[in-house]
Amino acid sequence: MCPPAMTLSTPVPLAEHRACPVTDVLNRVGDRWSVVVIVLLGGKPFRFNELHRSIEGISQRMLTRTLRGLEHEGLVSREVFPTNPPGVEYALTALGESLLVPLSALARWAVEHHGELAAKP
Amino acid sequence: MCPPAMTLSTPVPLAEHRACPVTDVLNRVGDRWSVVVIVLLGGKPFRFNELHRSIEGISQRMLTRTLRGLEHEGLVSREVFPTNPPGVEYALTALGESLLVPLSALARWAVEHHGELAAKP
DNA sequence: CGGGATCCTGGATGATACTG
DNA sequence: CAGTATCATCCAGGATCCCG
Repeated sequence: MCPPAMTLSTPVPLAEHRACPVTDVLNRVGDRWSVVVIVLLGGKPFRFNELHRSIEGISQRMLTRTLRGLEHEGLVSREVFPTNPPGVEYALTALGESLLVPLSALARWAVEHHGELAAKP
Repeated sequence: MCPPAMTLSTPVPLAEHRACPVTDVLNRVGDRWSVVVIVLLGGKPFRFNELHRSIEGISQRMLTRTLRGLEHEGLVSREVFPTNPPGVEYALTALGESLLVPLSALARWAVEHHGELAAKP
């Protein structure tokens, strides 16, 4: 691989696999929570605690860190409303929305072939 | 989410996000080496050390573990040739090949939008 | 050649408590 | 409400040595 066609038949030097866009994207989004957050925000904007309640098992800390990461990468936007009490709304950026597409392809595969993967103990 | 359409607008109960196929697939393949191995094997079958040489930075241990994992999940096949010295050939299964497709979609996104992501220090 | 076994470390994550 | 700070934990992953 990698660019432009990781599809097949490329002998692959791989001198710097870390520089590979695919690996790069996976390193950013392949963590435990990012995809879940992106998918949720794909539906509608969320407030912080609203997200916190929607994602079972995530800690406040990790939600913060995940959002900060996605925000820093330009996938998620953060808007503060100086109301009382203050509210913060998170949403996908255009870039984030575009990522939703290939993610959906993967999701489709996951749903379709889920049963074919060996069961996990 | 998750099934069948994680695309958008789903309120998402998420009671068991671990059980979500998408999260599940990501947990299996979202590690540091699996995708690289899958993509390489997508081109042609590989011998162990051939893979080891092709993937810069991977340790023998992790290559072994990654292959074992993928094999156990049914994505990769392992065939031993009782030659001298013995040879072992790894290849994608049909399931593995099918995963290559959505992976390519993600790859395409990665290549296209790679520059738009905030640079990493 | 193709691994297995062991030891060890850093980074990712969780739990808990506190705050503007 | 939306975080920050701190401490504790866990495990992926690397290094190394050994073996059939």
